[in-house]
Amino acid sequence: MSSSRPTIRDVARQAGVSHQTVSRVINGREEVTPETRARVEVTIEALGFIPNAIARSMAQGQTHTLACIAPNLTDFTFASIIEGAELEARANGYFMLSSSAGSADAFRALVDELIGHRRVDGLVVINPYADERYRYVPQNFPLVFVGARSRQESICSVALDDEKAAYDATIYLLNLGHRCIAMVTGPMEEDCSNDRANGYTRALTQFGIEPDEALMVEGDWSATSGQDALFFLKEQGTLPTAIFAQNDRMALGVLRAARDMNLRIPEQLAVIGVDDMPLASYFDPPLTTMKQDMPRIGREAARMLVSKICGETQQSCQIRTTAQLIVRQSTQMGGGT
Amino acid sequence: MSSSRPTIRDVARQAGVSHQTVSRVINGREEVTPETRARVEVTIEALGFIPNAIARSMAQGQTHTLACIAPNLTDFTFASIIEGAELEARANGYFMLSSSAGSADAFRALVDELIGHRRVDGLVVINPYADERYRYVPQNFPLVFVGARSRQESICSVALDDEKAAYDATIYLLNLGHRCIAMVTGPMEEDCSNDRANGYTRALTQFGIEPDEALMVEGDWSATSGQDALFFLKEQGTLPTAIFAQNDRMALGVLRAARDMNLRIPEQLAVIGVDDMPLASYFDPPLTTMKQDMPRIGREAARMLVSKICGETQQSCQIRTTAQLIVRQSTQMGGGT
DNA sequence: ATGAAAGCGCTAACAA
DNA sequence: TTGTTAGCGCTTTCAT
Repeated sequence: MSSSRPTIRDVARQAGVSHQTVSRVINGREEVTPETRARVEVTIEALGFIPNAIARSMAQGQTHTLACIAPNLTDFTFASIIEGAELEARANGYFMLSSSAGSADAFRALVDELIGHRRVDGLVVINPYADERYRYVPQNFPLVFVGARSRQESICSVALDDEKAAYDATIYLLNLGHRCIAMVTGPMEEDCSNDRANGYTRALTQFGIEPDEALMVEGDWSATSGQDALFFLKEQGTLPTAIFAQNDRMALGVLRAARDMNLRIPEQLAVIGVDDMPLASYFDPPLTTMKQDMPRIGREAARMLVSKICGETQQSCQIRTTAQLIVRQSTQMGGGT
Repeated sequence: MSSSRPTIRDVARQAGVSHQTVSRVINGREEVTPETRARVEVTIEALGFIPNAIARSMAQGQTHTLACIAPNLTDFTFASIIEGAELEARANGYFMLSSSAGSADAFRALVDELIGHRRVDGLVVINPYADERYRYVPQNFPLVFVGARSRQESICSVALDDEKAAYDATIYLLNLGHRCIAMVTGPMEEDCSNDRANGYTRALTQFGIEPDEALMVEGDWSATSGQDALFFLKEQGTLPTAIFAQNDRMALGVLRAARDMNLRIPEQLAVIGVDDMPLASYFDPPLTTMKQDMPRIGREAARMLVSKICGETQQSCQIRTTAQLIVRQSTQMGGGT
């Protein structure tokens, strides 16, 4: 059939060698005479032969594909991690299937499909503790958690050092002279929120300040919840001089609420967030924040996963990245833009 | 080998039928006796058999996988489209490989890899005219362009009706009483920017206003370029009473510049954007915009691609979606939030 | 309705 | 170094 694409055997016939030799050539094996190799390569070129990845997967029992599952694909933190992971995967010869699973059930169905049918060699799970999804994680399968430190020793993970990021943010506010610092947290069932709360508390304590429950308000990561938090503090009569919001979106909500109550920022209220989301420098005023390196987290995760698949990696390892303070005008008049 | 996973033959042996019958059962063929089917199903359940997708792909010559390539995965417009496409693909029995290609060269390499090695059955290209990448698109292969109408009749596409969105935005400003309306465009080498410029011009003309070159400033979609545009208009001495920014990021830059020059919005300057990006309602003031339904665009693209693969679709079709006006306070004092 | 035989395109294991 | 023989796990074709 000259109509369909040439196979390894077509090349072999044309080059006057066995198909196995062709296989050796396309796999870059050393045990092929330079002359033979050259002849085969010329034929490959002439016929326009390109190996079929599926057939290769079939024979090797490896798909050279990874999957990355996140609660959604649009949140920029997830998207940045995915982009980093995808590039790293590709650099290592793997493709990446990125899927969103909005619920634990969707997650479970997806994992069953992916792993059960052997479509992928490894799995990256972003925000495994977003809900009960971590319970449905495959056993004895190459796996890496991202965005939350793993609660199980045996599962690899890559995540921000939340405690330290919060500690650094709070110390920064303390050094600025603030002594009444409130915090807007994420949902307290997430470890991440707790870790950040702990960092905040540790910093205060270190400065001899008793952490005050009245200054800690639970949010849900949304801008609206940040807005609500500041109104709540005001009504409660505990307006602080500074606020540590556990993410930038909530910090943005705080900025909005402050505007609504005519509080001048940073003079009357200093605000710091976490993430350094896109356009944070375009908020009014530009937002001081603890920047996370999401693409790097994604890259580390992909690299770790690949090395697990190749059997190079030890049982387990937990990577923690550090956030970097970006000073802008929401905390200091002369701050950067 | 009882250690590895059961195959179709293991099930066949156990159920006392041929492996072909098992194949028929798992493919839901009708030509199997209810009793036989039941027996096979019980065995499948008992053995925990799950068909291997790779082997199936191998035999059928179909991967049941699509690819989606965008300039990056983090821009929320791309991410939203991808999310929509991915969900729709999955609902149709396909998985989706999402990849970023930052340049035309990277794009070409990626396409060669994906199509050459037969890893996917179809391709979605987001923003094909971002650079020269559209030149490297595969021929005779299921393909859909997204985010820009196709310049070639033969290639399917799904995109916003840019001309109409811009027309509607401008008419809205005109109806508000504005007569001096500036526009910040995207890069003029993109069709999308041109289409939007045409819509703007058509609206003005309809109101008997001569479009003025001095009121049209070319940007690059970034907030910074929007900021620069307003400063440019001011220096040029052509400050308008309203601005139509071709996307929300540039509109945000305009808001920032207006703040810097102490222009009150919307009283002294009304601003409208396109997209309705996340948190647009949290800008200062909340941004009026022409909302695009990205997830829907993604879904339509995936659906179209699947039907092309299945051979159900005619030669070519171009879908155009419409934007929806979202009124907020950047154009009207009493506007929504 | 069911089964037997023959691949899909490649790699792995062994032989020469 | 090269070739031969078997699969990988499934579908397809053709008998029965």
